[in-house]
Amino acid sequence: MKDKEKTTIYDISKKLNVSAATVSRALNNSPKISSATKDLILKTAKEMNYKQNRLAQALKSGRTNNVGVIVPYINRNFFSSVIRGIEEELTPHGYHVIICQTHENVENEKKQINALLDTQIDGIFMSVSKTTRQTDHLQKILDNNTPLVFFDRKKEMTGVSSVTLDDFKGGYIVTEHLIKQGCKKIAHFSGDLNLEIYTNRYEGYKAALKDYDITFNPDHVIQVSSKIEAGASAVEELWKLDDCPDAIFSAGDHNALGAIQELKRRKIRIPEEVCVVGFSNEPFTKYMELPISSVDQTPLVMGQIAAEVFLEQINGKKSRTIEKKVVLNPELLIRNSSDRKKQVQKPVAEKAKTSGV
Amino acid sequence: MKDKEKTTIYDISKKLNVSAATVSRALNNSPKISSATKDLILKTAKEMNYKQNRLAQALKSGRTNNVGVIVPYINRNFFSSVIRGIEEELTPHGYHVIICQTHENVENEKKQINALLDTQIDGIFMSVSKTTRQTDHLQKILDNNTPLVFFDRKKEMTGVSSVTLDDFKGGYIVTEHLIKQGCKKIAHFSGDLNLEIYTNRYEGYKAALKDYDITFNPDHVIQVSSKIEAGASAVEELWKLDDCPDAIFSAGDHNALGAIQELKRRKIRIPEEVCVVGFSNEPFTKYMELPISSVDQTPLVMGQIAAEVFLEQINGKKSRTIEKKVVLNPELLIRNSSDRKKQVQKPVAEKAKTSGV
DNA sequence: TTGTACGCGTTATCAG
DNA sequence: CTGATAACGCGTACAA
Repeated sequence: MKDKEKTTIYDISKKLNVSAATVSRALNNSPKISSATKDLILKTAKEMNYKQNRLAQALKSGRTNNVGVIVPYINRNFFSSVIRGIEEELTPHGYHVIICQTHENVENEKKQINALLDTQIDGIFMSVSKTTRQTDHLQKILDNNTPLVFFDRKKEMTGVSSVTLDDFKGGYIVTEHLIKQGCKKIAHFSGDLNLEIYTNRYEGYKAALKDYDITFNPDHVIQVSSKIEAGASAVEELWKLDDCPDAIFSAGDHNALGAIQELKRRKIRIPEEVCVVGFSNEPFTKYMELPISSVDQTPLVMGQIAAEVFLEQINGKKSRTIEKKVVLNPELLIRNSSDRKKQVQKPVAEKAKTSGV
Repeated sequence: MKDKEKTTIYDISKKLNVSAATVSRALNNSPKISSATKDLILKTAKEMNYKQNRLAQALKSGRTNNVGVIVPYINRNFFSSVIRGIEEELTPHGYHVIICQTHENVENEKKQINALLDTQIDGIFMSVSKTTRQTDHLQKILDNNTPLVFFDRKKEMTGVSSVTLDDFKGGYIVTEHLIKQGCKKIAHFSGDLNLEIYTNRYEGYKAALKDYDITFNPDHVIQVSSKIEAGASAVEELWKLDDCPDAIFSAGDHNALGAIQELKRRKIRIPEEVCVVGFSNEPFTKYMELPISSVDQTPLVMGQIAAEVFLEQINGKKSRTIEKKVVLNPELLIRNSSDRKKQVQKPVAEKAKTSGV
């Protein structure tokens, strides 16, 4: 049982008095081999419990069948779900997924990229960290001729495909929904504006206000970190103002939760006096006693599509510089925290649209 | 910039008129080389932008510096946190983490193991799936001379190390806590009893009852799936009984949540009439309006320690059959759902203890 | 201290 | 259809 010594194609070739090349051909389904010897070889290979040495193969072919995924943190529902999607899509194709975390630190990002390139992965999926501004280290990936696919958090780079959410639309539909609930003074909790996702949500918010002739009030926009406490403090700030908001659109669920906690403490009724909507559809939002409206980012689908884009890029005989931008549609899940009309909960969604370039 | 052709030690050797062996020695810090040539080689290596080919290296050494992690699902807070712990501990040592999911299906588990062994990983970390009963496929890992470390969900196998929670104690301290709240009819929602973790929690529960002279009532034990609805239905069942429970100890947080929802629907006051405690300390438990008491499993620490155990095993020159069992202590976090005395929230915890064998 | 030569396991090229 | 041989890039015993 314990065959410490692995059997190689040479072992098989010796036993059968054929050359190693013939064995290799049999194993690789080469057309230039008689089916008789082929069957024989395959049979004895199985008998001898032969396993291909993927390392030798990789050394020869230059392909490892490993891909890397770089995310800020793996134990966040959104990211782990995207990774799950990638894994499920790629495993059937023989790929393995190597994961790396950056802790939102661009220095770690550089290290992880170098480490991945060192180990010869066949591609990299990534969501950039908050502190990433320059793209030189990302360019290294391309210079190395390694396919790169951004998901969710991307940087503008020519020749790089990406799968993202239509965050502008996300911000727009949330704001529109709040307006239709009768809200006229809608505050916005924004995330780190270095990230496109947050500027886009912000822009969507402003666009909706404009479309519905509501004057934009800069005092009602606060940039917060993604902590619960940050949401609570933001409410404290806002309620010092002369005219308090009648709605809050937070770019993150944790802030929304913090805001709700603080509003409750102040005996402000939700959604009657103030409506609240978050973003990300974190699992907890629907478990709350007062379920929180939120925007679902379909992370599983995002991962699957990112994987598909990668596969297309790998298999395409065409130029490597093909660039595909897939934009997924956000789904607004209306729950009690913003539902003044007690509608039946239903997603405001559309099908995903893709736009090749 | 785009050097599609990677530079090898031969390129360096040619340029410097030395042998490739000398270059190799310089790069590997061999003692049998003059510091003059060594410095020269290192310098030009950097100039020529030389990168080691890890594949060739791996082929030669038989070590890939990749490890595999097999879990039921990656996008569950507990598992993704363990993986995060492993990743953070192993990255500084040059290892990469490859992740695989089984979807709680033993057939997938077999496939993933085979795939990992194929790619020559240096070790496997795993939490077995619910449907895993036989251990033949796990034995294959050992026969292949690959280190295996179980975490959380293990199987009894000689020669395999594991890092687990003291689930018996977890069950015990929860039950004891409920008794001290004045509860006398404590129900238990158990998980799949094929898994040790759930039988141990169950045993701990029974032991505490016994120690405090409370008669065990089998009608108060229900085996449920880990869904919210399952917790609600279990309450329905229990409240059909003549004597309803005055406490619920659920082996999972989602069931506990479902139970609470159903109890509220029935206008039963928590914790005054019924105390509820869950298990796992899922993030949502502390966000609820009525925060749910739960047992923390310190997943990050679990991952870190699993990684340490692996490193010890790899580096130990001693027998490979060393077997180390690390048992972590559970932390009961008392929150409002079971706190009749309004104590200040504090963990009932002790330091981790380890027991080598 | 340095160079030579070989092996890790596979695949691809070129003859036969 | 099959066999011999080189090559992928590196490390290392052995010889010099």
